[in-house]
Amino acid sequence: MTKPRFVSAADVARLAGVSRSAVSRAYTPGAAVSEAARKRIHAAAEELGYRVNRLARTLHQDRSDLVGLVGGNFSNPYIAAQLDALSCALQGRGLQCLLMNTATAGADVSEHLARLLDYRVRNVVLLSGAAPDDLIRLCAQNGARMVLINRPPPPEGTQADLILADSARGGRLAAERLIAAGCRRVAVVVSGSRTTAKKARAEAFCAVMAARGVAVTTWADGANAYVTGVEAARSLLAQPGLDGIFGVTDEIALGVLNTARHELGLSVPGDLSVIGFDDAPISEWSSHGLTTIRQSLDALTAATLEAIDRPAEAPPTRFAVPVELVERTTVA
Amino acid sequence: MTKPRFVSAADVARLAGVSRSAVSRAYTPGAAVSEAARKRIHAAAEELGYRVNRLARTLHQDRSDLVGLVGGNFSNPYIAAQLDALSCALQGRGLQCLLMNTATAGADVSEHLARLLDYRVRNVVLLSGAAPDDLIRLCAQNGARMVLINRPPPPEGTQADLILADSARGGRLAAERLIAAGCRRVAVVVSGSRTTAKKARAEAFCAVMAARGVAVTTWADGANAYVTGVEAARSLLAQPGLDGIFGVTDEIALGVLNTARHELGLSVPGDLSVIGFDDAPISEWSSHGLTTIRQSLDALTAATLEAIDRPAEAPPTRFAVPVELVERTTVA
DNA sequence: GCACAGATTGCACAGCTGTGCAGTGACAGC
DNA sequence: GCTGTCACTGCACAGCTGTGCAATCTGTGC
Repeated sequence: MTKPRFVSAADVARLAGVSRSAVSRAYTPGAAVSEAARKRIHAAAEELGYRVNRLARTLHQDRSDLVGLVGGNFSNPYIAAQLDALSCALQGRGLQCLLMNTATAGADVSEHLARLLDYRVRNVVLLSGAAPDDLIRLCAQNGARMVLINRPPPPEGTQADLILADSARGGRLAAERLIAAGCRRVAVVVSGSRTTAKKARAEAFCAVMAARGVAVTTWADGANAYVTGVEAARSLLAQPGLDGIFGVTDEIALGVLNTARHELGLSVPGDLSVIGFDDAPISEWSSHGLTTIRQSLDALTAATLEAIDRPAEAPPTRFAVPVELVERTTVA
Repeated sequence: MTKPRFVSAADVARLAGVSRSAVSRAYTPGAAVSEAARKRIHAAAEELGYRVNRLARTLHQDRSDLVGLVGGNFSNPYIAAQLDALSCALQGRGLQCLLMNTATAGADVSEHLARLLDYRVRNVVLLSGAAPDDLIRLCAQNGARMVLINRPPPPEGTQADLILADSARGGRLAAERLIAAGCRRVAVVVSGSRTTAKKARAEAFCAVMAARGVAVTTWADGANAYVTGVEAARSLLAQPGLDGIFGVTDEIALGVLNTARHELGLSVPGDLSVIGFDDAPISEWSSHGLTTIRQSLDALTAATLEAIDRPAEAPPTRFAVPVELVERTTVA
């Protein structure tokens, strides 16, 4: 048996008895081919299992159909939902998703990110994780448009669309809700690797609390993950007094909530109110019922799509995604 | 401003004052280039932001670095964890992940899957969802190796590696555990879109129950998702009598568990025992503490990697992934 | 100074597609 | 029967890289 090879247009042309150009044209809408030839070519292609090589096509055109999706922890429930929604939407436009996990151990993240450009992606979408400056420069030099979701704005003058949920408003909403619940001693839990978006949530929260004369403890340590919430709860709730906790991420807030309820035996919202940020699908589950600040996934996805649809030479834009309070059962 | 273009090797060659071949060689390990030339080339590349075009490279070689990852619902916690682990592992080997979401609405799934071949992926890994026969044929014709994870074996003679968790053993373990807990009337919840793997889990479970003279109700309806578990619990537990439920997926089992506990006010494991299958990260959370059958993610990932590493002409193989019972707090 | 080995270098082609351009044939109009 | 039009068709090249092969250069031994 000969070693298997990808079927090329030349193979199809040979079988159909036409020139290779004809095959190419048969797959180009609006190109000049006779109906008879097109039929014969499609039949031959079907028989051989031919598919147009998009790599070669990309080589010839100057934009590819590839979009780079960059993220850190895909098992974070909100990121996973985002990935799910975004990949569906992109495919709906005929675009393909090249995944890049920045959590790959031991490797130079910057190098891995740059790898995306090796595939001539037309866009790079940053879902989570930091954007090294040299990556941004690389994208600009190669004409790949960047989309930053809830990331800090890049240095002056660089080409990147920003999609920003209203972190400040979200932080304020969370603070006001806790105050309305009667909380007098609260804490905010940020991860150690705090992105500007998360910092902004926490800062807005603290500002409101300060204005109302409520003392705030800030817990900023550990990865941006469930265990951080767990550890924060253990430490913060070691001695009594705290009556409200804001987790800057649903995942963190769920760690706090579960530890308070099931490990420390506290009643939520009786003894303690907990509020999160994101509105991940599992926050709604009856095992949690987490009150949280929703950043609409639909709006986020729509904005990303819009950013991607812009022509390469269009000036960078900033998209604002609204947030809203979702009342459930973890705040008094 | 001129429209941005990708930097090519010719641009670098011009700047460095060498031939284009030299640039190519400077990026090929072991190729003959003088140290001085290599340095000059790398400097020029750095200045321009050049990166080797892997699309063109793929064109020339006959294997690409692209692996197609196909899945249906990435927000399923186990699938998300799998995606996370697998993308890390693949990148660690210098491979890239092309994502394909089969849940894309309104489109022909088969067509979308075939799209993967347009990018000349060297492997197609099927994480979830069905594998249409024509996709398998297409892969074979184009020499792309397929890896099916917990999928039914393809028709005789087709080239595809199988990675199978021991579904039957898992189903038996679940049944025996429920029997040991003293359950006398049990149910198994399968989704409507039942894959063979999930069917096998359910069947093995039923077989053991039948042998022990325990009546089993089978609930097979709805998507493979959390809400299926919710609906199943509402329907199955409408009248009392049931004392054990096996969800063929953790996600389903969690739907059952939460509905029983928080909506129907049942005590688990007091009134009802619940057991799942997968061991997703969130099953361990103290809000759930789900007793389940673990299919080791590490083993799954390792087997996938091994399958991918095999040369294209190697005969297809079957990898068995062991399962084990993980005791937590939802079975008496 | 010369021959020779070894290290570099550049040319030219392969790999696969899209497309401008010229060429072929059919067919209508006279 | 001749000519102009029009729909196809195929050639040849561009787009970017890897690599065999021949050519060039460097240095060494005599």
